Amino acid sequence: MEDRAAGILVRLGGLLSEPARARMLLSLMDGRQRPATELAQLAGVTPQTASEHLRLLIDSGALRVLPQGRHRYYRLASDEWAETLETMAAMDLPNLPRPPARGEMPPLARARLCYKHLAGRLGVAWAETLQRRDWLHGAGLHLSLNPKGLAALRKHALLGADEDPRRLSAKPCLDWTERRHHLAGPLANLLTERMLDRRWLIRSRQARVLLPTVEGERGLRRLGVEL
Amino acid sequence: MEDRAAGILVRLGGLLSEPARARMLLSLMDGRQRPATELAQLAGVTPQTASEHLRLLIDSGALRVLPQGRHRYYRLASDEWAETLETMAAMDLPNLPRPPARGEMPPLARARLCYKHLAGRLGVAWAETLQRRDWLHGAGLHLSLNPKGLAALRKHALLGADEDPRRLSAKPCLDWTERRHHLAGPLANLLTERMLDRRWLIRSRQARVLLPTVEGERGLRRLGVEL
DNA sequence: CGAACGCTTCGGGCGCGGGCGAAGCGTCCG
DNA sequence: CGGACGCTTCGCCCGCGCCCGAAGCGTTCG
Repeated sequence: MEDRAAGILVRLGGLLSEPARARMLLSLMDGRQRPATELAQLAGVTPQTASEHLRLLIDSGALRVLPQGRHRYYRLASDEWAETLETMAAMDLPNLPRPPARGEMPPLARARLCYKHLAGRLGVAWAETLQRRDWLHGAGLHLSLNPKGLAALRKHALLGADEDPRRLSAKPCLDWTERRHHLAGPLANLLTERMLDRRWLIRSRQARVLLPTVEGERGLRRLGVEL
Repeated sequence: MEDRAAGILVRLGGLLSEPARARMLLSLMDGRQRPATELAQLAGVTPQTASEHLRLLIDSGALRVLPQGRHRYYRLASDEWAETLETMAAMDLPNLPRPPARGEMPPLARARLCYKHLAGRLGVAWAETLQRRDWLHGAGLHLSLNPKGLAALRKHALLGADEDPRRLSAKPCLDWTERRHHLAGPLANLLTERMLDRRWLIRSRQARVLLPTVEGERGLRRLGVEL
């Protein structure tokens, strides 16, 4: 039983202990899919080497692959992987390059995608707004939208009138840069998708990074999100 | 910025990718402290080798050491490490020895310590009871006891009249065996300590494992915990 | 005070795993 | 149909890190 736990830690650790693999996984944390060559370049290794790493990641269940013509597109396998990676990255180990990088906050820390949901300072602020305004049901672990929250989000057109996301669950996910929780799970994914659809947020060219539009800032402020 | 994240993943992964180190860390997940030789034997390596591993774990901030006479006692450095390890162990990787071990549930999965708080099936049931009976304040991420919960736990003598644990925070921690959340944080630590003090639970000889006493089962049932 | 003990440091052996060049395989395009 | 392209497989090299024997250091105890 504990042997099983040790086995998991060893295998999971082995995957991440290689810089090339860690970089590949992180670059896929925006939920996008990328061809093998791009991942190779991004990881700083030749395509042959990358191919080996990718095979290992597939075998371990971390990635899924979608062959399409002469390309093979790789993506993260699940929300679960994204959340575990975020949680691990939130550890603060001694003797690392720079603690928080004082001064101007890098875009990645402002707002980003954690797989399919919102993270970074904005993600944390968003989660705390939902909580503060008492729009969530279920103290603690299995969260969902209560009627009050449902009405509020519909009013601001983040949700359609026909859907009932009280059924969609959310759960806490430790934010890597803020070291506080934001929201993950189907509900968080849906709301993030809506914000992108409505162009409250747009994807930066830089992987994972999200940029709020003027309209988005206005909308979020109206919902009570403080930036 | 993302380099920093990659660095954390690589170093953290490197620590855990070695079976001896993973076993040492897991054996310390009960919050106890153990001398180097015991950890060596437990990890299946000689004392020299263990010493090297322990130095690395100290340097990485995972362990703290307490020299005492000719012994050096090692223990986990923080709650944060325990929670991250539990979260990682909750990943289900393909091709592992046995998925859940069907049939009789091993004691470790029934009730155990996750560092200083209650985990396992009982830990999850306990967390869900507090939630279901609406004894927690703060939907979601930063939890604490509300007046109702405070009164209930005082009535059952899990809390003294003089202390006000509304100030103590709790947060969700992913349970390795149940793959659902139990409660971590100062509040959870305090309540777990009380249960041990009052001999609702006793420590098994086996590391981490907790056993409910007859009195404990009665008390928990009175509080609404379903087993 | 000397021997046993607990633990660490040093030195050297060795295997595993990451690295790339070369080659192989399927796909797309002129 | 042939060549360019995207990717993987094969073969080999090489270095990092795990391992233990031997030795060193501080503590405890008779």
